[in-house]
Amino acid sequence: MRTHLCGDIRFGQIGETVSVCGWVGRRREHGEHLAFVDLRDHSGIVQCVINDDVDVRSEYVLRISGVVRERPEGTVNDSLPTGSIEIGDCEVQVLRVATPPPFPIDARADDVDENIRLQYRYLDLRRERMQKNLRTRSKVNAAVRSAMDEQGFVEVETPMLVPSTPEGAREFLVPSRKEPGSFYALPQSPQLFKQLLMVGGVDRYYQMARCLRDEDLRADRQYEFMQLDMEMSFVDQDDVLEAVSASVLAAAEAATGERPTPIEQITWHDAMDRFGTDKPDLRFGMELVELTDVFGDTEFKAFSGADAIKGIKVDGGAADYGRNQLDKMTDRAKGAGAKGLVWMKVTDEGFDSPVAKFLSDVEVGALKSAMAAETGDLVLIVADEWSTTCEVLGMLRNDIGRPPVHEGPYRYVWVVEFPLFVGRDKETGAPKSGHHPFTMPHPDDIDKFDTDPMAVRSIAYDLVLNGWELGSGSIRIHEPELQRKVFMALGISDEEAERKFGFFLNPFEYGAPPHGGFAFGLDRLVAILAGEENIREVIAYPKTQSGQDPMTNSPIPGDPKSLLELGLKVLPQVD
RNA sequence: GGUCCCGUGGUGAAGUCAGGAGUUCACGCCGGCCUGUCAAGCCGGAGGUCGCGGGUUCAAAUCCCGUCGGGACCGCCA
Repeated sequence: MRTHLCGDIRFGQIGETVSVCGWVGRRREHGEHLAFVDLRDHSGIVQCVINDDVDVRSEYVLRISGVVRERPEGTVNDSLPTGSIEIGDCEVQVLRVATPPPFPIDARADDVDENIRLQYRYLDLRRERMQKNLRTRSKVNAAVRSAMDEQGFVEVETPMLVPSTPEGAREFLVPSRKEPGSFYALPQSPQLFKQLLMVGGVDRYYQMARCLRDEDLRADRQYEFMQLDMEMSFVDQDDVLEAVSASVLAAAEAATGERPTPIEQITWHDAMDRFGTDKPDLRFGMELVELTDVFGDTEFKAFSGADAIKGIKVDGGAADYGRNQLDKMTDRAKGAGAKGLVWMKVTDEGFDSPVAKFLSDVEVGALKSAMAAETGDLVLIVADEWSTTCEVLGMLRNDIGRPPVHEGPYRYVWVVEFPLFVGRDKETGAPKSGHHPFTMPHPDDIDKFDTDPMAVRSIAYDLVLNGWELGSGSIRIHEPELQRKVFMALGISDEEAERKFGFFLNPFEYGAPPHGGFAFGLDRLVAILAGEENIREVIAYPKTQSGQDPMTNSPIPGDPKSLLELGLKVLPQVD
């Protein structure tokens, strides 16, 4: 039907008779005998000069045959790749007339209500931005597959209908018709299947796995999302990081055309200490400064006796933040668990701050020098438990300094040595797993299990890109003794372990190799590489924050006949 | 479950704080003119349940209450 794509025609085709197909973008009519039509396909647009009187309107689908020619002097359009040529002597074939679209099929639709864009997603997808995003995603997928294949990984598909598991994210349930009252779950990840593949001798597994979690949606979260899921046998942490790095960097290069720098590493403790988060955005500084010693003997009640005192400095921020904003910042700090937030504006004399009068001259001097603060800077200080101090300042650091997603370099970082346990169960008081209960404890910390369980590190690691958590993984426990020890610390009895995880752990008895793995979110990676703040922009048919699809109107009420067949009865809504 | 922002012809916005006739701007759409435009230009026209419901008022897009929808965030996401 066509000989060329619209956006591909260049000077080299001058004189050739070509046929192109696409949609009518903008048209400029000058009466019956001259009209310019921008014909658009996924590759771009090309100007067609039409001298006949044909009725051609927005988004009509056309096949145009004509001769490529140089544009007359003075009519070249430098803003188009095809701007120095045009197609003349056009024969126009209308393949399909079209109703005017509800919004312009160009960059102006970026401002259109997202609900409308999703309702007419097929029109939204015609736009250059969405075409680019879909193609970036495709390239990333292809690069990841190829990188995994080159490293000897075997792509294995795991089931979508799986048993419900007690731990982790809320699952989507699928009723069984053959066994009314019984349900499958949709997988929140292929975790157990991939570990059993290791028992099965696959050695190196990967999958572009669709994962489903029935948790509330966010800019970086959808009910269904894609992970590069992988698992390796007979490896240590470095082997896994190397394999994942190769894949991620290949994907990044495929998407951006630039080879990223090698991925750096930071321990979880350092990440918290310096950036106040386990997913630090390394594109900007504003690191947390240790101030505990500065106020070691302070008379100021809010500081004295605090477990950890830290501060961040906003260069030249004194003038940018008024009382109102500082109050809001304080509220946010309190909302995040801090007892309060101390702000200090640096002046020539000292500090302008509600608490300045409580500080001695020595403290003021030491603070200034520790923060390297200069006149006009804003200093924010939190004094609290170490983790609260770090987390609150980390949040403020992001609020204040974090650049938009499309800005700055790509800063990949491995966060390693995550704690094995995070927080405690509200009811039982037992520690909770940071990653999952099958994560290998750090060998140097085994002796702390009884004395200081919360200090036990694990062989678990996250991959972070510009402040987004791309994914996480761990070396798994493959020995029963160690697994029992971890279950004990988690307050899980042998009976409970057998009941909850027996189907998963019993196969290990037949010879589980040492193994470990990783999974990273492809949607997030693609979004960042495409410069999008929101993963919905890199998903062809995403759902809204309330889990609806405005195009198909799903979810829809169950058909009574189907419900009957499945043995289901819908109860009235209870408030 | 919670906090905040948004909802006005097909699209985007202004009007809302401080109530006074569905008012305005841009794009799009329809018709006319136009042989070198490129967000073409000029002339004319059509198009609205101001998300929905209730309340206050002589009078509500505007104030109040509720509700629905969208978005950002917190909780949640082993």
